[in-house]
Amino acid sequence: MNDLLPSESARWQFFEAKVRALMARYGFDEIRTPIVEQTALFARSIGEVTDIVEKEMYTFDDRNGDSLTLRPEGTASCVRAAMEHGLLHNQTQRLWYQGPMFRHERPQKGRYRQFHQVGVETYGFDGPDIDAEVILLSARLWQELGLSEHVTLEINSLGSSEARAAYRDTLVAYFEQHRDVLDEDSLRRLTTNPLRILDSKSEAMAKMLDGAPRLMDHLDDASREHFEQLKAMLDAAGIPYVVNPRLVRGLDYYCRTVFEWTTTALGSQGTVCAGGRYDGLVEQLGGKPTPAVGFAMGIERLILLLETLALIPDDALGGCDVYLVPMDAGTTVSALTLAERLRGELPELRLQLHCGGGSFKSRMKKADKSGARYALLLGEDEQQAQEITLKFLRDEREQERLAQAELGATLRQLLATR
RNA sequence: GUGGAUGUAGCUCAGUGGUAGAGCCCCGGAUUGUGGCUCCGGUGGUCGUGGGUUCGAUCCCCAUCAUCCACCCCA
Repeated sequence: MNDLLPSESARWQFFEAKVRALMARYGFDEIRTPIVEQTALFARSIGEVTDIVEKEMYTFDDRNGDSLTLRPEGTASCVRAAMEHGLLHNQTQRLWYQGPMFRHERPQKGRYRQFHQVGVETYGFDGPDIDAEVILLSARLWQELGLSEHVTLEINSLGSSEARAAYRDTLVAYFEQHRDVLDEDSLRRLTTNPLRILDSKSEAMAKMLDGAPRLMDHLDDASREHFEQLKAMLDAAGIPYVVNPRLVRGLDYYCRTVFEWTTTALGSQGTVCAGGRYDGLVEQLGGKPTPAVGFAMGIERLILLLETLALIPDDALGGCDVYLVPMDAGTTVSALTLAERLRGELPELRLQLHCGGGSFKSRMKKADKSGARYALLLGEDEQQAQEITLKFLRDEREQERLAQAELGATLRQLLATR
């Protein structure tokens, strides 16, 4: 688990602000659910035999003996909340969420036990238009962040839940026949995620895999048509993609459209955003059949990517505009009241008042370190004359003495021209 | 869950079986009221934690925790 220190949190705020604005532009409303839920919710939705449920959940008994779990992902909670509060009753929803998720895995770069996701979930839309809509939303986010050139969209269709289940059975039967060829990983996946065996890089298994039944041949007609329409929409929108028949999501509830945005800039943690349809999940959790599509992106990975590519502008990284220095103890009080007056007058001004004493030299050092563009110096002379010294810390420009009464107007002008 | 590496000052890292070092940062001074550059001085360490071996362990051994990298999995 990681602490997020001030230098980092500025980057997060930059990212979060982009996301928040984008969601509003696409008509998505935020939902906030608890980070802890009944364990059964995740077991039933994600799948009993997935890695997440089998060995990665933070699960504990509460005082009543109920089994609770820190959420490993956001979709299940979102469905639960939407059902519980009637949001799915004869209506559609476009929701987004943001927050911490928990999985007990071995941490490494881009993978943490507490990590954060931004997710989008939609309910009640059956057609490929909403699939395209959420993919376009994510594509626009990359564009806004300057990431478009660094991520690739992969898409696939798993078919309807029924078709997918039937294909899975066919595939398992095929693999059972070739059990002697399967390596250790694949034998394990036979029960956990047989579709993923197709993705194996093992050369020994390559020939056997070539002969395996293909998912595309087992798609139901409706899913095939849905997928074709989605591709046409992405084409029309000018979004490049790669159809990856081996793209299989690890969570059981996915069906039909699945997609993934990946990057090669983050080592082995290349997936930066992933999602798809989960039309059967609401019903599975006790609601009425409701089509659904969503995705989640990993904030840590995206910020890591932004940092790696130096895509976070300096002026997004906090700091202040003005550093106000009382030159000695005798001017502290009037500096304090002056600071308050300016903050009241100029709400957009980021002004830091020097606190904590120290020599004048160290006060100036701190003014410099603060990143402020301007320093205001208040000494005995200035105080007596009701004036202030304005020093330009970043420009080749002589410092000026001006009346305190004019200060608000002067600073307003400086902020506007910056 | 598997394999490997690393834990020494706030940070980046040297180092030795015998009382612990550098650079950066921070503080003070050179410069009575002017930051950045330079020079001088100073503060700062349960040597990850717990055991063991030893007269003596930061160093050797064992365990444990954390982090990093890869596998696996995934965001």
